[in-house]
Amino acid sequence: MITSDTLRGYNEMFILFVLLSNDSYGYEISKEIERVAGGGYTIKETTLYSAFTRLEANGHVASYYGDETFGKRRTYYKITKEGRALYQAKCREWAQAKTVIDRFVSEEEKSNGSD
Amino acid sequence: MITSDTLRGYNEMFILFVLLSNDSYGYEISKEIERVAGGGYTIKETTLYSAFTRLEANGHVASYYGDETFGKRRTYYKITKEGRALYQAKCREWAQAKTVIDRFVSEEEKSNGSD
DNA sequence: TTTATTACTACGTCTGTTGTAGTAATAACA
DNA sequence: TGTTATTACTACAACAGACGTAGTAATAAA
Repeated sequence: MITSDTLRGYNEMFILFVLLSNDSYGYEISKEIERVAGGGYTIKETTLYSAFTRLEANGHVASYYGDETFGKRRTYYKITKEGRALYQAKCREWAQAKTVIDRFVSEEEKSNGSD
Repeated sequence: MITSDTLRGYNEMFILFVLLSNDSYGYEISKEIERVAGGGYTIKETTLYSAFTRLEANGHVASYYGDETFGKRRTYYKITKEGRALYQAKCREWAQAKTVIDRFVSEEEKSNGSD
């Protein structure tokens, strides 16, 4: 299982990716991230909510209340135009990072194909 | 240019990769990282030295003094057996992380091929 | 003895992640 | 009416790797 530190900075991209399809809330987003990751990664609750706070403070997502009738009301998040731009920027940064890091994988490790 | 935060945790892998070929010291290692990265990344001096401290404390590298005759003596680093194991582990973790993160790149972004 | 050069070293700050714990709102139950 | 269960957050402090600013150590040349 991959640690979050490996993926530091990518949790925001994960959340934004989920919100590209439709508005969603905490629990649902975390389950969707788990599904998309293929079970290879689970975002921690606190990591998730602190990311929401940050994303909203920076205008990358907007929130509104749902009208649930059981338990506390859910906070739904919607991706903004700025959020879409951030997502795209993160994707491009990722493509570059991948290229760079790949250069530091030795030929021997490449042939041991752990992919 | 990629930021270090994107690559957080991978500086150690970069250093270990350089040391796989031969023992080396601060300045030389940083230049080699820059070369391997294809100019796409430069490790900061403080990041480099704090990584050395950590790697040595954890037994992943061993150090010895060079016998320079100009300026302060260089500290050379040599990768240990444990360091090689860490390098391999990092490479495998990387392969997994790559797979996971790639799943969060939308089809649209993939076709905009920024690779 | 001063200056230049190389090679570190100290120290404090920042940011995303995370553990532990607690709160808010509603429903079901006794 | 009071307690418990459930869902959904929220507060707060700690950690670790990165990194900026500045300073020190050792040597040679002027």
